[in-house]
Amino acid sequence: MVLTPQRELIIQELRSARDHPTAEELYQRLKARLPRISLATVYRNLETMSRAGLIRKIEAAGSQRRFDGSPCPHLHMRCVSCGRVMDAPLELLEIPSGLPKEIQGHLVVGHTMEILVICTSCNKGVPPKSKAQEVKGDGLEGKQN
Amino acid sequence: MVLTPQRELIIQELRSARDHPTAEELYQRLKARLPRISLATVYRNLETMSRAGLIRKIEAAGSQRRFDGSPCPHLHMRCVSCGRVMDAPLELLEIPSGLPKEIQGHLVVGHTMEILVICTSCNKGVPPKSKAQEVKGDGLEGKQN
DNA sequence: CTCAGTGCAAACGATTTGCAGGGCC
DNA sequence: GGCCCTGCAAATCGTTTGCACTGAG
Repeated sequence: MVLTPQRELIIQELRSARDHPTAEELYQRLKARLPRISLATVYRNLETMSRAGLIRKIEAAGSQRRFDGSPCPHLHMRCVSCGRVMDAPLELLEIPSGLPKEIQGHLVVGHTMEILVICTSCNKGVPPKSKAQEVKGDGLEGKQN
Repeated sequence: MVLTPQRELIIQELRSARDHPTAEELYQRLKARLPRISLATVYRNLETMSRAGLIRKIEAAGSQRRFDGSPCPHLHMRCVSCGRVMDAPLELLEIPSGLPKEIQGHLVVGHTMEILVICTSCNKGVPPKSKAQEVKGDGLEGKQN
């Protein structure tokens, strides 16, 4: 795989991004530095590079895919209110480790997990014990950003 | 909320479906019994009914949304090869229970989790110890069915 | 009469693809 | 010259919406 300027920029931008941008967000940021880059190129390269293991697609709920500059797996927290995705502290990674190798004949190859949160900025002014408790599996549909 | 024939059928079909169909799949099945039903109605009612707590949207990876006739939460297994979604045995539900109430200031409101498998039918003839081990977070993109 | 619910077609947003260059070994 | 990669525009896919219509209260 050739390291084109576009690819270099994409990795750079993705690695240095503290958040986990969508293709579109990434595209917007890249345009500042490479105005003629196209969204299709961003998509194509995100795909290629995640296939190559250079970056990771974040496979999780939400209507827009997000990407992660770090190739090594770690847990994410998603804000159910604004859709932002953040890295979770490493200690939490070990939580679901007791999975059997096989369940009802189906070969277990892994798992996905995501912690749902209301992030600090969405949580502004909300008293510590409020509603928004019964989210979990609903209310996190398509709202990104 | 009115219990229209369409809604009745949707719940019925969903409750009796062993799998967790997408809106489109459900629509195909419903057409057999109610030929003039429209896909929009299916989508609309799935939305309404999941809001009402009668059914559940499965919020998880994959490009197509799936629905679950059971209103009570439980763990799912997704086949990374064919996209099929199955219920996991209940015992597994307790696995990720040790989440703190708050992480780095973000209020924890829940989590999502999904077990990735290669289902029995996709696994036909594959010797027990094969490749397909390093999937996890890739390869489960858009292939449903 | 009103109003919730419907079917249809069109709109939509995210992603993918076809195609005509362009640059590099 | 062949090939990989790009930009652009158009296509596609899942889902949502606008609208006119219907049927029950």
